[in-house]
Amino acid sequence: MTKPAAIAEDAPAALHQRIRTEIEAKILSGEWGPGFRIPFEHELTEQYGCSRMTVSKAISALAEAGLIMRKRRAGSFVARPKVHSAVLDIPDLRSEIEGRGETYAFQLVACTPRAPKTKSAEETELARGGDLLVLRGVHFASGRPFAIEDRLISLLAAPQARDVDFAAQPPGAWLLEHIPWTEAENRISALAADTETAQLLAIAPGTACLAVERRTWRGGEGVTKVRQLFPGEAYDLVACFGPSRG
Amino acid sequence: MTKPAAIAEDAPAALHQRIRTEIEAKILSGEWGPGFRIPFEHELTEQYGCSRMTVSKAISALAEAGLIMRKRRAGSFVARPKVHSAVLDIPDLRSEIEGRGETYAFQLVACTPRAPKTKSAEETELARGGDLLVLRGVHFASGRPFAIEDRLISLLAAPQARDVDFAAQPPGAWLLEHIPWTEAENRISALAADTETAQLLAIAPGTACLAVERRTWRGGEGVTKVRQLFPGEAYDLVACFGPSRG
DNA sequence: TTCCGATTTATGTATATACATATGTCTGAG
DNA sequence: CTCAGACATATGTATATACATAAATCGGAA
Repeated sequence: MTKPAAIAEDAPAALHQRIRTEIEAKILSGEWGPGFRIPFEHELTEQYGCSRMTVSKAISALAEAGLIMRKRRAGSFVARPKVHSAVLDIPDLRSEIEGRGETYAFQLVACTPRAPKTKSAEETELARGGDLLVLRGVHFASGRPFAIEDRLISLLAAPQARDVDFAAQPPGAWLLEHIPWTEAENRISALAADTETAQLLAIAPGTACLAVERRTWRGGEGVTKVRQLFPGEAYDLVACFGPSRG
Repeated sequence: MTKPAAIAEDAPAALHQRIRTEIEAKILSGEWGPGFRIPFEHELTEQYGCSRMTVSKAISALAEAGLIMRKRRAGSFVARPKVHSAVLDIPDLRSEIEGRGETYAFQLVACTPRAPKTKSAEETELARGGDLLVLRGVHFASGRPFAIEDRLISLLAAPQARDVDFAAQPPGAWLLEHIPWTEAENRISALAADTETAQLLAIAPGTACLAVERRTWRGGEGVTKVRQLFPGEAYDLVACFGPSRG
């Protein structure tokens, strides 16, 4: 009873922070896609009834966070998601491999849409009532199998995926291009290759493999879940951390 | 010839950015250690001969980046390195394990100072003319071996380490407390356990293990290199990424 | 002594203002 | 038509100012 409760539910007290949050929400929800020119400072100034310094502070913060690109005279634009701004990216395997001077190839093993298995909480959560696209493929580096990829794509989040030829373009690259993620979780573990895996990767059964399981979201809604298996000695994941920005 | 060359070598044009950089340098070099109270805004205002808004902008940026904690009335302080602010941390294993409700123990296997092997470029680079402290230990969760740790510590970067009892306090935790890192590189791979490893971890030889190799620096100078081996199925590394801050 | 409240002080937010700078756009000369 | 240069405009930086807010500190009452 000391004070009236906050007017809005979760409104940050500071105006510049509220502005920042609202713009961020528009970007993360996809409403303002990559390349979209966000309103000019003077427009936001009018909209929020505040000074330019305040909206500038909000937008500048988003720019530092990498969500927005600012250009004098032109305006401020939603940034195209730069994969490399994310730490530990495994960008897509193509550029990874070609960066080493090897040739890259992807072979699609299976690709079928289906309903999520009701038993799998993970699948039903990802599908959110829609269907899933279930994929399996093998990545090759200079002709040698390099990784197995098993992937689920939410057709609710990415309906266009149904009509894409993933034999021509690996799903990871396509997704990055069309449904960039905003949140991701990587889970890394080691396990021994079973017979089927070993056969696809052309290694001995029981060989130690690195398993990378990654789930991504866009504005809180699940987009895809992928599990990549690398023959142990063939691959190192490297992640570097440093202060603020380079 | 259009204009006189920039006065300073790499001075950012903007004053607030120069201030930010200079403070950042003091922190990263260790000159201003964790907990140090940086000068008040009005002092910096005087020092740089600029307005409070300008120094405030610089300090606020560092605060957002997590390098600094600000407290009203008290001042601004160099933040204690929050392990969890770093992505993919493997914080220290103790808190990791105790967080799961298991009991933690560390057993020191070996701990000797010695000169770097001249053959190993990695060791000589880390030592930078000084000696290295070479450690091996095993981490236990609820009495079961959980990870092997092989570590090198630069005694030039951490001379106090020579006199620490690492049987009482695992080196990772001690280092975090006393010589926090500012840059880090993680290298993750999978490999099969050899006989010695298998024995220490109480697993079958050939079991798939997760190997995490991490090197850390403080203001560009090498501090430590550690390699941790986890029995494959027993451990998952998890890393989450999202926009700006949570 | 202990505890509560007033005071002091550093940061937090916001405004109005000014000028600098980069860059689209438009215009006119050739 | 092409290109150079003038112009308009959105962002970038910085100042001076004002008031809000949290918290350390000091002073006095119990």
